[in-house]
Amino acid sequence: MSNPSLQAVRGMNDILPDEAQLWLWFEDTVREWLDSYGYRNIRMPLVEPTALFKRAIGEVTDIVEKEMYSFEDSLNGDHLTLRPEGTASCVRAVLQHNLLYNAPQRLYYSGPMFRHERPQKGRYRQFHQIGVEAMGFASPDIDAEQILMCARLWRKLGLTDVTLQINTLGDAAARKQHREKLIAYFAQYEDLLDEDATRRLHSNPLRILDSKNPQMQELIAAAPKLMDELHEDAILHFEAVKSVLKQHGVAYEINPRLVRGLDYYNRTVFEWVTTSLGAQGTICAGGRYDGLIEQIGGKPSAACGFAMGVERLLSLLQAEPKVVLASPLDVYLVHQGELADAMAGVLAEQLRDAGLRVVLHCGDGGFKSQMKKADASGAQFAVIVGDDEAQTGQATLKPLRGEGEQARIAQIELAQMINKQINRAFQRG
RNA sequence: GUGGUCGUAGCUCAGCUGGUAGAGCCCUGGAUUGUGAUUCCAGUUGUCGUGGGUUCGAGCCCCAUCGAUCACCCCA
Repeated sequence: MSNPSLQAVRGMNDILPDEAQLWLWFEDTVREWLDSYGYRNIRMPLVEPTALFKRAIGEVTDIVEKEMYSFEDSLNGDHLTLRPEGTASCVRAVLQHNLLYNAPQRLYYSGPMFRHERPQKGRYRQFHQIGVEAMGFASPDIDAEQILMCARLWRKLGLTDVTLQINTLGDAAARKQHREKLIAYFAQYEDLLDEDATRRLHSNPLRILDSKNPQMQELIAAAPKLMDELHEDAILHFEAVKSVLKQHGVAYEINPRLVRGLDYYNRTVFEWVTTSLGAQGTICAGGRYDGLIEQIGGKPSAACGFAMGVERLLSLLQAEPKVVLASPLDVYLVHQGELADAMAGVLAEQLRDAGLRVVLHCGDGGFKSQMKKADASGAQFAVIVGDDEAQTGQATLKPLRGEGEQARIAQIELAQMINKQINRAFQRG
């Protein structure tokens, strides 16, 4: 590090070309998958009014209380925040432009999110999510569709160590009632609570149920159950989601303690979890947020969505060496000699006109070192133009992968010949 | 935000109870001055994360700081 003071901000990473190749492949795969379900792309700004997140995510959540990159615009005093998640922005955009005026919307977005957390594997201050939102849909078929489409993506990506957990949070009224009962219950046994539980009692009592402290288990087991507060229609909704999952053979585990850390969720919540990423095992999570649209100022409208953590998914992918990325290059053009040098640039353009991906050797270097670079480039072929070829309008075509001899070919036939051989290699698989 | 471990060449790492640094890979050149991936030969590469302190002397010990990593917390 030549200048240690000019480093990337902590928790914000450079994605270098070798890794970016995997990102591109992943993004292509995801786009195809979203297309196949009719979800359409939407792009929102990275910066939003701070009030948006306070209202959507909840004032007393960890995200809003201590993880947001918030600042005052020094030019006009606006209170702004780098988005910590995408749903709030997406809802804001949909309302601002009246997209729900006469049709529900299936939308997706992707990009960086920002949370000021202590970085560790699978948790960064700038991280990337792919968010999928269905707005204006009230019935349980859309919840099920979103879970099913996740399952398809995992198959497409070749991921195996991923399991589904689901739960229902009921409606806002039921949640509120449950929360109050929970606080009353735990408050009754205040002297039995450990430090964590005491701290959470009024801030996030649901989280007490997650405690791993063995001494708390008895108390937790007897705590009021959310299920007892649920209205019949919420139960039916959940049953409907489960029955579609069964119909499609998607295995799930009901986790009554599955609680999303954002206030806007209600009814169905789900989480896809892996055991191979240590503590950051959640690679995808979401659920229904029927109240949010109204809360942000729209007409009441039901919705359901989820988000995937791109970094987490990619580190899962890297753990399984199944992904073989195609060579990004067809031709490395080697040339030497005054006439050949002048000719090579023209030839490279001709090859590109024919749809080939070509790197023209630039700078010095003998044939030997140019050939080394050709090999290292990953190109399928080296095209060599020296004085001999230049004088006869020819070029030498040399396959760099697999079998095949080099041959001299007229330059005008070169592109066609290469395309033919690439197609043949492709057909062989 | 709390705690544990760790920072040595571009990468992966070695470096003994303190005596001013090494290997492999990579890269460059050569082994018939027009041919890569194998082999052989030669060569380059470092403010030992940063800043202080202890010492005759610090990569090694102490403090601080930055960063990485693991866990807690939280979450994608």
